[in-house]
Amino acid sequence: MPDSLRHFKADIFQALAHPTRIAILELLGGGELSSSALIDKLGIEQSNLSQHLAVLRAKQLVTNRKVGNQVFYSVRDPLINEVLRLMRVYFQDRVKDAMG
Amino acid sequence: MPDSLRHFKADIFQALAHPTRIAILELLGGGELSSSALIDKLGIEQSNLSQHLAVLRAKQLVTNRKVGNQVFYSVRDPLINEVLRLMRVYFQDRVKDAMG
DNA sequence: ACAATACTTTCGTATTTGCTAATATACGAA
DNA sequence: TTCGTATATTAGCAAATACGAAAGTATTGT
Repeated sequence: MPDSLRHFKADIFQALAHPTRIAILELLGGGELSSSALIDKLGIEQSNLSQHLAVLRAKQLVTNRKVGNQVFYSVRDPLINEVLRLMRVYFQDRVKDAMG
Repeated sequence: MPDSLRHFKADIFQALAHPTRIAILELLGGGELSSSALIDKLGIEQSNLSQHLAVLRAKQLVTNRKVGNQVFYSVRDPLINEVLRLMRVYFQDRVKDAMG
């Protein structure tokens, strides 16, 4: 396994390593949404959302499409949602373990 | 999806978000290894490895077992290796895309 | 042209992370 | 108990991240 690939993976995980960005990707899992729709659902500052979207864009996890003066975001590769789904299963495993 | 769950996921992703820690988990995917074996394979400073292992321990991604004065590490839940495998597929998808 | 709306980027700052070097702890051998 | 090996922790510092506030860029409506 080349180091460059590990760097690539680490960068993706880094992009996923924030509750707000996870929330964004999960919301987009249901279909594309505009920035303003995301703001409404997440209840965070607009510039904050925009910064998180910039991180996701930089790592190519989302694509965006401009319509009028709105920007619609969507998840680029559904595999990312699969990763999030696996993580949910992982969480359930942990909870079960913790309960004995 | 409660915010606490997203925090939990984000913490796990944060732990995965480093090339060295990914390398550790991949190596441990083949079975348990001692710290010194990991140092040999990774070629990094001892204290550096120990710090990365501390991160993985803190997030419960690995378990350790002491034998004499050596410590053997292993991956706690194989689901983590599944996540890494998915990420490899994701990488292949990206490469294909980039090549058109 | 001007104002309003929808975003994005930049700035200042506080917090977190990662590394090396140094120190500490645990264990086995002599 | 003293020595050497294996591992963990701490300290100090540079770099990265995250947030709100402020400034910037498009685009639509009047």
